[in-house]
Amino acid sequence: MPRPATKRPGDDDSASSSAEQTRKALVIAALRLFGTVGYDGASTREIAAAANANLGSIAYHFGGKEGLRLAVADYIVGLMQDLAARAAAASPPLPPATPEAAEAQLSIMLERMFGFFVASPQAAEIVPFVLREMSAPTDAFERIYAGVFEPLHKRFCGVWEMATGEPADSAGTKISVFTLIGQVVYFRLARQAVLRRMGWKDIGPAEVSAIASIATRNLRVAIAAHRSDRS
Amino acid sequence: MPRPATKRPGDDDSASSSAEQTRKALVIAALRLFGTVGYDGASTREIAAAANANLGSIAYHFGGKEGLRLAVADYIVGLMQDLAARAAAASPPLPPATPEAAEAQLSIMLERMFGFFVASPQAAEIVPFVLREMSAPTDAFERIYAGVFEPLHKRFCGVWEMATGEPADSAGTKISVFTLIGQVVYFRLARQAVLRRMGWKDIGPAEVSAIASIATRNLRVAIAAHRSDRS
DNA sequence: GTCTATAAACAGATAGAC
DNA sequence: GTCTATCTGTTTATAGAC
Repeated sequence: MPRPATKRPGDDDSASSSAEQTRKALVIAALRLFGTVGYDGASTREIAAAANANLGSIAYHFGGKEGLRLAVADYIVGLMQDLAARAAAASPPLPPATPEAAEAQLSIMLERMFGFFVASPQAAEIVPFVLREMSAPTDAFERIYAGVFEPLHKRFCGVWEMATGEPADSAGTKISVFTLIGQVVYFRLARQAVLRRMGWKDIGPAEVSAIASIATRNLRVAIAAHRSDRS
Repeated sequence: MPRPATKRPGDDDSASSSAEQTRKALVIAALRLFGTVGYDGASTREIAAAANANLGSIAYHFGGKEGLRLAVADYIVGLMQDLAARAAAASPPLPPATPEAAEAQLSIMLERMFGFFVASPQAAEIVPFVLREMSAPTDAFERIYAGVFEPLHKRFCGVWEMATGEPADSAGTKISVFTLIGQVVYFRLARQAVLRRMGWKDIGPAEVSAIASIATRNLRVAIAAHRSDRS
């Protein structure tokens, strides 16, 4: 009997059954291939081979290729939520009290986003997958939007309000946060163009740092401008 | 005998031969389908049907599906160059003399980019196509990079230098321009998420105007910050 | 649960009539 | 140049042995 539906990613690394290992390997291999060559570009045979699993196991565990897509979406949601929880544990969990503290926290959040979305190899698979799902909204997109996108955006908006005084649910705040996130994601998506134009061989820590310092500077002056508008 | 390779888009609308019409219809249909469902997701049969053409005509005119991909890339390059030429004809062709004029021109360029990339239906096909080509650099990407991406980016960098005094070929300038372009492109790519989060039904002129006003304001303060750094 | 074999549909490319 | 028919390989899904 095929398994229900949802499964958290990093729960049982050691004591997992062989079936769970197979299942997880398939999801990870699928994410990698979906991210690089796209859903249609990846065949179930390639995925099974990359996961060192059998072709039939996809049908068994996920019902078919479409079920695998949903499992990948759930995997991404779990992954990002783990990441968010770890980030929350590292920095002050409660909303910062002063605008200055909020501004500093926004900078940190922005830098972390660059670190993950641009530098992390995982993001090279996740970001293209998510954005492809977005262009033709499927059930997979619904889950990612509700599980990752909206919470992240809302969190940014909340800190933005603390920093600028602009209400978190105002159109202006939401748009400002979109421009913030858009910058970051773009450096992942247009990576090839960036590399060539910058004359870089790779976007490593040094390059990310150069990018992030400019972005955080822009963020700082943008906050100042928004803040002065309301004083 | 199959045709050479390159063909400009809007050259001969009236006096074009039937063959040219077929060829153009195929390219346009292919762009639409490649943009929406991806290269692998679009079958040659679908493309031919959408173009009201025959399946065999793809092989005849382009040698195969891969040739059609290149033709689409060339079509995009021609389209964007036409657009750039028209924009250049409308505004002062020569570099602006004062920093203030340069700043104003940057704002106009940014607004035009929002108008095209976010509001234009054509961009809904072009942007996803280009970004997909970018993730696995093919010959199609080479042509688009050289024909569209680099010229556009260089032009922005040149005006940026006029506005801020920061050298056009400096890393900082290039990165700043990337953040500028990235914002714009993101609103196209993440359109579904933006719509839902904003509670919008569509991103029309009013919404684009709201977005652009925030982006240009951010641009203005960013320029001011860069400029003061150098004084 | 895992694996193999196979079915049924579909892909892109091609040959040849018109 | 256009169009039809067909070839060849590949796709996903499935049935059934182990």
